[in-house]
Amino acid sequence: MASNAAFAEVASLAGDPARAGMLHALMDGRALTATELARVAGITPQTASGHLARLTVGGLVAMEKQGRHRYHRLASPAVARMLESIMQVAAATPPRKKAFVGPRDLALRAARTCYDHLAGHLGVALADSLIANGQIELAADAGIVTDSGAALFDRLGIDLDAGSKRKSRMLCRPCLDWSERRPHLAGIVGGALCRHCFTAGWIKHIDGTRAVAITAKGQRNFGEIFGIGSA
Amino acid sequence: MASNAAFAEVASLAGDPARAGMLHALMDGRALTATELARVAGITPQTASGHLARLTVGGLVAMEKQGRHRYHRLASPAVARMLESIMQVAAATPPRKKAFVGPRDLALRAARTCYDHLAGHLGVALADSLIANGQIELAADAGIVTDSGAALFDRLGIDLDAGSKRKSRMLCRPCLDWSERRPHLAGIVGGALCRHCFTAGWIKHIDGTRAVAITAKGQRNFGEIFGIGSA
DNA sequence: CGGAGGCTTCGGCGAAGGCCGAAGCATCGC
DNA sequence: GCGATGCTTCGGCCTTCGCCGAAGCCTCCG
Repeated sequence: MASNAAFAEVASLAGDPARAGMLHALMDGRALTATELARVAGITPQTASGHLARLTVGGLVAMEKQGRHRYHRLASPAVARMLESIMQVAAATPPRKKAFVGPRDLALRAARTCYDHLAGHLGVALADSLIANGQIELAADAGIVTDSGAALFDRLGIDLDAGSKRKSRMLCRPCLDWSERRPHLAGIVGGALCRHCFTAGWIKHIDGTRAVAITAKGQRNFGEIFGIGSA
Repeated sequence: MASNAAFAEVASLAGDPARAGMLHALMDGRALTATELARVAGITPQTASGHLARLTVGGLVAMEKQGRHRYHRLASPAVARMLESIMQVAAATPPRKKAFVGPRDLALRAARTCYDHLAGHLGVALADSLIANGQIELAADAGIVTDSGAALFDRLGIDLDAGSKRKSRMLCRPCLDWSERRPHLAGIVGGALCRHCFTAGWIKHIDGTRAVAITAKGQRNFGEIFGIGSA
C-alpha cells in the first residue's frame, strides 16, 4: 500500500523519546527555539537540530526564522490532535513501572494547556461543571453546547461563532485527559474558553511551561461561575 | 516527564513499516491471525509473531486464542482513532514521491471500512448527501444529527440510541478521509450507518480486505435515499 | 497416538539511526 | 571588523532493532 510508508514515517517521527519530548513541549501551541527544545528533551542543540529538521520535512513541525532565532511550532491543529490521541492510548496502557511523580509533574496534573485548551484537574473540573449544569453534553466522540451553555458563554463575552461559520448549534469536542483519565473540553469551545481564562487574568503560565497557575481572581471566578473549589 | 516514555513507546510501535501494515489491516475492526497479518505486512510469520507480541504488551492490540488460532484485533476504539489521526497527518504531508496507485489501491479509494464506519469515495458521498439535506451538521471537530436526520435514520430502522445513553441530540464525529481529503462520517452514527449498509446487503467486503463493493441493491438504495449516482 | 498445521522462541547477522565533539555559517551588537 | 550567540553540518562511535533460519510448543484431527 502506498500510503503505508507515509504513515510509518509520521509515527516513527513521533516515536523517538527525544522528539516526543519536543513535540510534547510544543503542544501548548507556542513556538520555541531549537535550544529551548534541546533543553526540555535533554539533548545537545546539534542533536535537536537534526531532529527538528526531520520533523519539519515530515510535516509535523513548521519553522520560521526571525533574525538569528528559529521558532518551531506544530505544523497544524491536526498534528496536535494526533499527539493527543497518542497520549490517550499511552495513558490507557498499563503503567509498566510505578511512574515517579515529581513536583513538575504535579503542577502539570493540576492545570495545563493542551494545545489550545485547558487540561489537567482544572480542565476536567470545568468540563464536569458544564456538564452538571446542562450547559454542554459530551459523548465519547463528540459534544454539543446547549442553549443554556450558549447563554453562559455569551454572558462571559466569549464569542463562539468567531471561527465556526455560524453553525446552528455550537460544536465541541471531548479530549481524554491523560492524567485524570476523564474527558475535558477541547475543540472550538474549549479553545475559546481557554483564551478567555487567559485574557481575563484567571490563569497564567508557570515559567515557560505548559503548566498554568490559577490566580486569585481566577479562584474567585471559577468558584462563582463554575462552583469549583480551591484547587 | 514520566508519561513521555509511554508516549514514545506507543508512537514507535506504530512507526515500524511492518507493524504499520498490520495495524492498517486491523483497522476495519476484524480480528486476524498472525499468519494473515504476516502476509499483508510482507514478512515471515515468526517476525510477525514478535511484532504482535510487542503490540500486545504495548496495549495497541488484543489477542484471544481459539483452538490453535490466535486472533488479533485493535485493543480499543481509542487505538483506531489514534491510527486515523496519524493517517490524517500522513496524508497532509507533501507526497515526497509520486505514489504509485495500483488496482488494489483504487478499490480502497472507492469504498472501504475505517474501523467501524465507511470511508473512501462512498463514505464522503454519504456524508455530503446528509449534510446537503440538512440531516447532519459537521464542523472540523464534531457534528450533530438534526431532527430531520434522526427521522431519516428512524425510517431506515437504524437505532442510534442503542449505545449512546439517550443523549438529547445524537452526536457524531467527522473523520478526515485520507484519500478524498474531505470529511466522512464516523462515531456512533457512522458506525450504525455502516452496520446497516452491511446487514441490508447494500455493500459487502471484497475478498478479505477493507475494501467494499456496492451491490446492485446498494446502488439502488444509495441512489434513491441519498441521491448518489453510480459509483 | 502420531502427524500436520499454527505459532512462538532462540541465535546471529546486518542496517538504521541516535548521540556527541568539532568545525562551519549566519546574525546581532559593539 | 570582531567577538558572541544561535544554529547547522560533518564524522565517527555505538546501541537498537528488524529480519530470517532453525528448532520447539501447543492444538487439532484422523
